Amino acid sequence: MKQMTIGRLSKAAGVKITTIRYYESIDLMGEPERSTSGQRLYGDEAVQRLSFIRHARDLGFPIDSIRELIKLQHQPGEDCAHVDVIARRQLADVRQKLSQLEALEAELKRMVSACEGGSIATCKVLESLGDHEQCLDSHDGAAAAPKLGARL
Amino acid sequence: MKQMTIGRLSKAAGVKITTIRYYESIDLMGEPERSTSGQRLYGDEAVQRLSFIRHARDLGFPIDSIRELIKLQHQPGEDCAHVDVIARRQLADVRQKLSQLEALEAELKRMVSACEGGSIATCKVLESLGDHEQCLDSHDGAAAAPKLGARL
DNA sequence: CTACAGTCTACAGCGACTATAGGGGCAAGA
DNA sequence: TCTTGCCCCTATAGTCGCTGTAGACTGTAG
Repeated sequence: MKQMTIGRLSKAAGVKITTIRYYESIDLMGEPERSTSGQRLYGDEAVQRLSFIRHARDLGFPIDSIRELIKLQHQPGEDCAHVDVIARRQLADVRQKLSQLEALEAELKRMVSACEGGSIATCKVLESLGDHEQCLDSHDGAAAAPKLGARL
Repeated sequence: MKQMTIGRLSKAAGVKITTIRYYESIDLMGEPERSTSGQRLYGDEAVQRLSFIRHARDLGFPIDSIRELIKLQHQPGEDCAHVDVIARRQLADVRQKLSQLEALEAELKRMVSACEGGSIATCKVLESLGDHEQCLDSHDGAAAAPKLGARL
């Protein structure tokens, strides 16, 4: 089995070199072997693992979820219910963000289409932003929805 | 015109005290007057400004855009074309994120509904994640789409 | 007077990287 | 042999938009 350097792994898995090193630093990727001069050397299983991580990240799974998924992968006899929970949690998360973004899209569209190209003084966009009829979420309500804006 | 402390401003505008101080530190809010004991004292115009900022943030405008918008507000004679550009940019941004999230939603839904509750070894979810047919974005393409995940 | 709520500053932490600085290693061409 | 140029190394700081913490001080109600 021939080994590859970090650059080749990076190309093979589609993950930047710096990101691979970052994943190693947070123990998401294990420590690889090293050449005599200290360069990292990876085998093919590293490509698999990194591709898995990348795909999960592309889907918005947070690192901690990916960590859980990898741990579960190594227990093939177990029930996959836990995996399902993680995926459903992620789906729910995505759906919540979707609905928030849809509301944003609607308001922004409304704002932009109201603009008739006059001067700043009569600008409908600035007017809309200044109005504080809080149409999205009542910020002082208990258990407020998490502000769209963290990861993903 | 009576002044208010930071706590009252916070309630009036729906922005946390710490966030107000943060906005001051990044020069998004100007420095307020101070009482003899050093407490910040705000007038009503601070409520307006902060509400404007909050509304724009709720719509996902990055701080730098808000800074631009505020600067423009103070030039009422100017053409509002620049404002329109900023708003449209934000709308485009939101739409791009929407379409990415929709793709994610579809794939996650597919994954989750494929799960038949067997063991980890046959788990469809893990299988999907392991497959690296990169169905979303080709990571090595030039000028890749910004990874859904930064702000907003 | 005593609670207790509100305010102050300064700094560290979040997530998931990205960028920079400053150096070493290694093969091919002049 | 030397140089060019790319790859790799470590360590640290920066990104964005806040949030949390620590420790001290102030203002007010009972």
